[in-house]
Amino acid sequence: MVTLEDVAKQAGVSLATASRVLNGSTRQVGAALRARVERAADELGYRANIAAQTLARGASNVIGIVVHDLTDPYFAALADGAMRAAATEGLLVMVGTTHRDPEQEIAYLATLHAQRVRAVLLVGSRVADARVTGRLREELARYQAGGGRAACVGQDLLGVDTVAPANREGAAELARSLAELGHTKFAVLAGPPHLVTAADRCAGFSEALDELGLPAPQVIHGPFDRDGGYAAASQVGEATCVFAVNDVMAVGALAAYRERGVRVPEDVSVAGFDDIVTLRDHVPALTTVRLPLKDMGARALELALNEEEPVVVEKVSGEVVLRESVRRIG
Amino acid sequence: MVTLEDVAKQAGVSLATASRVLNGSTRQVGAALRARVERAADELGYRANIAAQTLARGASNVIGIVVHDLTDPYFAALADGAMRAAATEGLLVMVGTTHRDPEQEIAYLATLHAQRVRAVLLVGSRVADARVTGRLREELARYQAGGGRAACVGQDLLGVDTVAPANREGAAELARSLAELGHTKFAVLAGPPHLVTAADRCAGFSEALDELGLPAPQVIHGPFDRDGGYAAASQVGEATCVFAVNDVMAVGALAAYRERGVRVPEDVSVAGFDDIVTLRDHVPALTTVRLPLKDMGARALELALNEEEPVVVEKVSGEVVLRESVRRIG
DNA sequence: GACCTCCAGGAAAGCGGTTTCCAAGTCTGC
DNA sequence: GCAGACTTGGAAACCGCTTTCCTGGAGGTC
Repeated sequence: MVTLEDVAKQAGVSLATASRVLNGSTRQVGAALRARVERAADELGYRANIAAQTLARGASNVIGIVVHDLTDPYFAALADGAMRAAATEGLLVMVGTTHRDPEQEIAYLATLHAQRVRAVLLVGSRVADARVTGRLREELARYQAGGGRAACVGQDLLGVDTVAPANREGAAELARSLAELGHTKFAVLAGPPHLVTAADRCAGFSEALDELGLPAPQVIHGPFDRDGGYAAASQVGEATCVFAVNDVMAVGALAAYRERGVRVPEDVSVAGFDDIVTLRDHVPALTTVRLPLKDMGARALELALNEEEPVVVEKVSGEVVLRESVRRIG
Repeated sequence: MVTLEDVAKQAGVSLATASRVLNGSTRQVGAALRARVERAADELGYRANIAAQTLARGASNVIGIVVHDLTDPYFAALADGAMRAAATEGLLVMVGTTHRDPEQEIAYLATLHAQRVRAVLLVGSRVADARVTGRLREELARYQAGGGRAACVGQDLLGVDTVAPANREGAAELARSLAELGHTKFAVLAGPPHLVTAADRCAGFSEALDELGLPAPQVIHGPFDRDGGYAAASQVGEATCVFAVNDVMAVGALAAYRERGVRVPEDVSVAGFDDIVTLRDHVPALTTVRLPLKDMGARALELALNEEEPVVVEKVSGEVVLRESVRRIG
């Protein structure tokens, strides 16, 4: 590979001058030499070795993002938001997927630390398992001790800057909206019991119902994905309205109903959470709680990069969007 | 940050020994020293500086993937496949998105080159603009000249190992299947005329119709995304069957029809291409040509990493999947 | 017991840049 | 015309790690 030394030699200047011309510096370089260096670099097809730059400068221009699954539009939207923000800052992005394995998350964080990335974004819901979370926190602490910056999208479990969707509040608001349409018998496709995001949404929904004096919903646990929603739907009893704790599960539930000839919303109303863009054209259109996912990703990056001392936890509230998958009854 | 020297000092050994213990080497280190080093590293929370390792070793364990848009499930699936494959090889992944700007693609490739990534995957359709493609090829050549490996998913435009979906053949097969159902009047929502993937699919479809002695389809150009399909649908004339050159466009077309009260498939049949997983629950279920996207991503990585001399172009054939969005007529 | 081979450990030379510190001009103002 | 203030260019130290080469001691052989 072509090195800076090759360029300097060809241009007949010192290493220092070549570096100053090509890789940005506060120092000025005379027009003549500057031109010579630039021409040499171009002729040779020189590309600075970023590993060397990172080493010499002691700072990298890479940030890391860790998500569970890129093919899940929820994470894709969040990652995209963060990546756009990174691009405007001239930062490169390293993406890791954990496929929901907490060990993978820790391993990836360690690797990003080793890469000396400028900042790390931990995206997605975490399980409330103190052992695993503890190890993650530990790894995070090491990283931060070395000057690394970190932020998190999800719950405030890690003691770092966090962009947290208002899951309880959003679910509660949704519950009130649905109750207003006359529903009284609810079921919640609640996802895994130990997943904080899922649990919060379920709790917020139930609490709101309770406050309204309505009976507690039937709570059905299961996986947090499309197939989880599909499977859980078949266990629903008497409910007239089903709340799936995310949109992807809701779509699974809708598929299950369709197969069984249950009409939505005539026979049962269905609502989700997140407002995934890719699902906007779903039939019937899904009632849901809209989260500004891209903004959240971008905001998380901003928080991570910012030098502020106190840890910031930013609540992002969702907006209930009523669409045809629910109907007024009674 | 903790450096290897800190560890060596604390363990009372030389730098060389510490390196051999912690970062893998062919050389043996005595059990006593080994233990001392490991303990020191652990106590200090040492993480090797990968930038330094990359520099010293002259080889990085990072690969780069360049896609157009992560929130497009097509690219997400491809990227996911490649990332899984990378993970099994112990490689880290750097993802860049171009948002369909060819300049961005070139810029990103340059950056990945500068990072000395082991391999680069260029994913997604390219425009057949000789000027832009030329500059991309040039950049690619520089990268390869320095020992970089590259592969491409899409068309064989760049002179590197390529995993190419059989767009013409798949579209032709789809055309024959649809003709068999009795359709004779077709329209193609053809996407941008200069986008090779779109053009190939459109051409394959048209040619097959021609071979069957059927009239040429109405060809409507527009953007390659959901809104492009939505807009193009309203320009369709007499056709009984509409082929959108990708699934996302097809979904846009379905939305347009739904809004206008046109029933699918009763009034018009609609087909897409790709078989996007997220869209499998769409109503009506979309007839399409299935592409094994994840496998293609993984395979591309494999090709990129392999040392084989001759450039490999691997055709991946799609499979027509008939679903309810088309119906038999006549 | 002398000689040779092996092997663990360390010193030091890179890897490809950045940046500090000097030296030598080049401009000012008088 | 000259002291002093800026500029510009280069030499060399340094970033953190790998790896080659060297040294001294252990183990084996005749």
